[in-house]
Amino acid sequence: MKKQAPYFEQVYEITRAIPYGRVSTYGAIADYLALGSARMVGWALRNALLWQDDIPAHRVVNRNGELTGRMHFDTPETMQALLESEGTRVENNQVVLFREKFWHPEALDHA
DNA sequence: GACCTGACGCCCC
DNA sequence: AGGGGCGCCAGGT
Repeated sequence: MKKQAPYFEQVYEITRAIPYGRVSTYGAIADYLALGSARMVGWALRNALLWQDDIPAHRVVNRNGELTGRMHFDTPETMQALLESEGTRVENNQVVLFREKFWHPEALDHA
């Protein structure tokens, strides 16, 4: 098992903090870290799937609430299945009531 | 140390 | 509504 790059670990930490039943976005995470870019968050999460199994990577979607990363799971339906198993409904490849489910990492500062 | 690659986001037709 | 261009920037070669 290879040692993870520091940047990846920071992304993992934020992702683990996403509450059950909520979702966040690539942009929000990149924003909060003030490091890297939205694009790199996705890259890091792909790594997370390969190396870690304790990261709720399915809770990260793009800014429209779309499951753009679903093809990186075991099967293209896995991401949606995981979300629905925790009460997050998905229709037409998009999180239903995305705006209400959205969680921004800055909530960590408040807490 | 240059070059390539990305689970994005934004702007422009 | 849909498609293309480009900035983004850490890590792996």
